[in-house]
Amino acid sequence: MRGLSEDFYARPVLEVARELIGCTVAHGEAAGVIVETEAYHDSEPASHAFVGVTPRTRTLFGPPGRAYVYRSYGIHTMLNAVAEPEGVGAGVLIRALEPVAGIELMAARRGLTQSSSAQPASRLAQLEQLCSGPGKLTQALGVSLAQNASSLSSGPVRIGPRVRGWEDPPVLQGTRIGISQAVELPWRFAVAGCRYVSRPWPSASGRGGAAGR
DNA sequence: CATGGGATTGACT
DNA sequence: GTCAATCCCATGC
Repeated sequence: MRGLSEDFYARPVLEVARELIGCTVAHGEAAGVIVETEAYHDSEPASHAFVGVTPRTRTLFGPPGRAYVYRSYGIHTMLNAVAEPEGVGAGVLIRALEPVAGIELMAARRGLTQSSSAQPASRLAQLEQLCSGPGKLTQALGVSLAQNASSLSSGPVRIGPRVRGWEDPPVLQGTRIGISQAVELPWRFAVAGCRYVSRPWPSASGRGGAAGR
């Protein structure tokens, strides 16, 4: 797959976070469409880059279009796309995917058994939860810390443009999840009503279309 | 060099 | 709803 160019990422991080919705992430034969993202920027305290350039945040301040990969809670691996021009510490956390290729491989990596005798409803539920979280999708894709700072245009992990059927997805915007600072910023994006997202939409503006996961 | 805190998940009450 | 797992790294002495 041809990856998005560096120029795509060299823009305001909120723009990049919104436009990454509907794009495809691939690692080897495993791939999925991005359905949920969050933006982080060095100007706000929830961002790792808030503390400035350190060995950890070097990637975030580096060239756009690279992968920023880090370990969270000692267990989970998180995948971000570095955004904004070099010198600005910004990135987009990929939070959920709709699986599209290499599904058996991804299920195996997640420790799930692909039983063909299971009821269709149960198999669908399993598919919806295969990549429904930032730690889950890196496990399913096989992304590791070794991919930190690698190019998302030409490296092992790639992000390609929106394909047919995803030209103009309905995108909702809300507050980010799992942080304790700058919780009020509406820097989370997700496909409206999508069942592959990490958490049901916090329907603050009424009971919108987003049903449970 | 010691310490503390997570951009989470899954198991359990 | 609660809670532990477990490691990287920023910070402070």
